[in-house]
Amino acid sequence: MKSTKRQFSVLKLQQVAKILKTISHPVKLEILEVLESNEPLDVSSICDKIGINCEISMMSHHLSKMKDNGVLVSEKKGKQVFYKIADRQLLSIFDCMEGCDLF
Amino acid sequence: MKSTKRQFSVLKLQQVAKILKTISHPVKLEILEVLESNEPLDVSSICDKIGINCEISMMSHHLSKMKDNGVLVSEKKGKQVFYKIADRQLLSIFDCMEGCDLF
DNA sequence: TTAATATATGAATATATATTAAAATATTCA
DNA sequence: TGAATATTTTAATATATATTCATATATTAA
Repeated sequence: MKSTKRQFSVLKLQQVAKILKTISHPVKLEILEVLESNEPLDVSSICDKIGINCEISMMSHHLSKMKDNGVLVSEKKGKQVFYKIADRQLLSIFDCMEGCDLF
Repeated sequence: MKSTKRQFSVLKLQQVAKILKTISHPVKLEILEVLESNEPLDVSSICDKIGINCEISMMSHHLSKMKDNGVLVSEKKGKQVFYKIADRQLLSIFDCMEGCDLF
């Protein structure tokens, strides 16, 4: 039996596209990966754990965008700002990509 | 028991980011959705089935990019070019997005 | 109040992407 | 061969994104 046809509305497709676009960047994916096993985490710590040379300002830009677009949430504690993943269900996208033969 | 930590290499993260970036657009997602239940399909038919006003030239641009980046494959038959999804496992990304509360 | 720390913001630049229109190519058919 | 059709390519433009640097803000501690 064939699975029933998907029917995302145009609005839904726009929303999905926006979320995917928001994370379609190596650093942003790595932020998710780091947070997956360490959240919540402050900006400097995220920067330290990222596997590339990381400027705090660049990290802040990435985090802001991910927060603005609903992928992350943050909470301020003293001088630090702690970020975590808004909906960990999003992480299943990694499983999805692991299963793909596109690489 | 905690699931073991993910460890994508920087290269893998770049590859995943590239695939995600390639489909992070409402029209491109809709192309996948249309092909999911109708592949292989020629360019004009895809254009017809897309829920927006679609210029054939725009569609060709989208399809070329998706093909160049490994998301679609194509086969020429006479005057027409038929496209299909390179790895249908990628479609599970829709399930993943359906399950998210980010919208 | 001042200094130190953590983070955010804004501006400048470079690069990538999307859209449209016009022209080019390839295939089939009369 | 020449017209009709399907698709691609190129160029032009507009818009979005990433990166870096300099500066600003907020919090804490001396």
